[in-house]
Amino acid sequence: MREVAQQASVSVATVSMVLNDNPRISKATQIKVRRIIDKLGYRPNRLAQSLSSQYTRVLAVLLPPLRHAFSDPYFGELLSGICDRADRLGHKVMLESAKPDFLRERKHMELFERRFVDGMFCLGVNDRHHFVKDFAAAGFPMVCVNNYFPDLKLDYVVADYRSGAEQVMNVLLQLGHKKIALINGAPEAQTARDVFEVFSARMLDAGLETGQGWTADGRFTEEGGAAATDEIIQRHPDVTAIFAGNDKMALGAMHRLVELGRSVPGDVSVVGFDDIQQMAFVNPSLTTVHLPLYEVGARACELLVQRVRGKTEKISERLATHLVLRDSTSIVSGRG
Amino acid sequence: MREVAQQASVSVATVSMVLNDNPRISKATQIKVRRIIDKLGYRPNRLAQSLSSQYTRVLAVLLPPLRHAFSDPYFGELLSGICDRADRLGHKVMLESAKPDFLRERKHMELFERRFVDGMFCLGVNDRHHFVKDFAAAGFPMVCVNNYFPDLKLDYVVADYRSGAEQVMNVLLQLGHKKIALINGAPEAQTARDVFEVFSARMLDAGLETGQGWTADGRFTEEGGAAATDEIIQRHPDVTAIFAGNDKMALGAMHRLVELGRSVPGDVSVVGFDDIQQMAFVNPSLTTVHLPLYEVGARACELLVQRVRGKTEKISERLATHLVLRDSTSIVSGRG
DNA sequence: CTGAAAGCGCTTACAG
DNA sequence: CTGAAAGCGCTTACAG
Repeated sequence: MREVAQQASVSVATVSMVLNDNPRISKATQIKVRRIIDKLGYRPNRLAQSLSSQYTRVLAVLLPPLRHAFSDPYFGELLSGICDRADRLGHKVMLESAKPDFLRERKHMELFERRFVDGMFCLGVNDRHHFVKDFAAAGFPMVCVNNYFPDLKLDYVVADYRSGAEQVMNVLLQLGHKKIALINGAPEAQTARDVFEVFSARMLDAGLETGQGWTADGRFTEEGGAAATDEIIQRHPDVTAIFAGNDKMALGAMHRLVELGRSVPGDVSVVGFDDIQQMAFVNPSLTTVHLPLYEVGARACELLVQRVRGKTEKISERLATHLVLRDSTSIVSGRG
Repeated sequence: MREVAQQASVSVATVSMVLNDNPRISKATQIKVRRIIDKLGYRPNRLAQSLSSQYTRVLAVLLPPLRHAFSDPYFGELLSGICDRADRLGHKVMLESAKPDFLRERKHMELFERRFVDGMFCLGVNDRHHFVKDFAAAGFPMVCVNNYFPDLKLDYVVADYRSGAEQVMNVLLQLGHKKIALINGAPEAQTARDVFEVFSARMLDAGLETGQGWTADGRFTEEGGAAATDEIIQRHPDVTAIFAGNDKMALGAMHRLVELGRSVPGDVSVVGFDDIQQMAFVNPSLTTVHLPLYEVGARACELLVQRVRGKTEKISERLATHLVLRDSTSIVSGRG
């Protein structure tokens, strides 16, 4: 920078202002200085910039410490939306995993205190993650991505799970199903509770049997979905439809059903939730609820950047979902 | 830091040395200063640290600009290994996408020049990505993850594709298959060429028909795998086994085969490559080659950190692979 | 419209 | 074993 200033016969302050498009600089010196910058191939040191300006222009993404979190298309789509938008807004994205040690050592706070980042996204958090309150308390910008806490004043962007669940129930009931089971994800997630509530309300409305044995926890994994299917089939061998809280559990359910000699959708219809890309290519292709995960991530990024820039009102948004009808659902079979 | 120094009645230089475990500091002052640090909850500003020390302790991961790169389990596993190891080695990980604009504006170089990062991982690069040479030329630490360039002096860590392909050919030939087709990924990737070469050599050895029509490019995607399957079936309706260069193409192939009324593995056996987690849960579960992607990522991270710390020899490693036999392969059927 | 100077919060020779 | 001082490379009031 000193060299640029020297060659352009201006001060370093002027070079800095040119770099930051400060309107106080005249057109002429703008051009003169820029020419020297290009000639010398000068690149401002962003450590020095951040140290002076108090902005790092870096955002952290906190992922849950699951074995396959990084290779989970669900998180991947959210991440993809976040990264694309961050790039467009001139921000970098840093990855963090919320391991027990990480939280115990308060590293999520250190990220701010030590000036690694300006803001943070929390993915896959739920009621058990008490650390989310720390951000609000310390006043650090944070937005929850695709989950929310009705009782806390936190920024969030979510897909509309309730409406998605309504659509699933609509189609299953229209297809004539009366023996419907729910494989739900972790009940500590508000969105999972939303799905459960809609399911229960609609079953009650329709005068159908529900309660014990008609719901099983699938822990959001393929293995969990398979195990939950075992439970359900044991309690209710006459089940004709299974509604899974995410696509991975739906995949596990379909796999187990076939192993148990039941055809999908011939004997049992299966519906998922998320619409991760591969589900169009499994056999049979999966009927599911499309969540605009990429958009949720992108929107969350916009809100976080606003927060970082000083916006103070609480921000929250709920994005629309829609059903994708494929081959894993059909009209209820004769024996159903 | 000044306040810590004041309260501990030492200089800021001493506080700095305590923080960096400088052996020149006596045990007594170590303890005294640490106590004050804890008491005040002091956290060093890492921007200032990096500005002075010339180390950012940040590594960048460059992903290919594919629509679903972030939600692709293949990249996810690599990323997972990288992040876990980076964390253990005290480094942060930053995400970048190699979009055309990104490269045109030489942002991959800017990341170093502007001191965003100390080193970089390149994932999903191939012969068409001429930018990889820039790192070597500029002397910036970079390691290629799970691909390599025999003609360039670049650091890399890869899975052993040749050995994996050998194992696939062994099992298919042992099962009696004689009409075997290959759906290969992009031929601009050296690893894809490795697979192709092993396939061709083994077919030749076995005196089996190969060449035109027995190989199709599946572009590493589900859609590509489905399209390649169409081509193959059209040219060779009597095919009894399809070897796909990755699991996504294998999934696309299985899906299309079923649509075409062929049973897997009854009529056609299918083998994948990668062993991404979901493939154990599709119907039928997929026989595939397990690549130690997590370990490849982790190892690449270790090598990159060594490079950053000044190691100068060229570093490269090849990690073992093994076949995972599941339900998508069987002994050749009567008509085969 | 531009410059000189202080400051951001550290680390690192150099003295002692 | 410890301190005073220079330096890392920027930005930002403050003068003019």
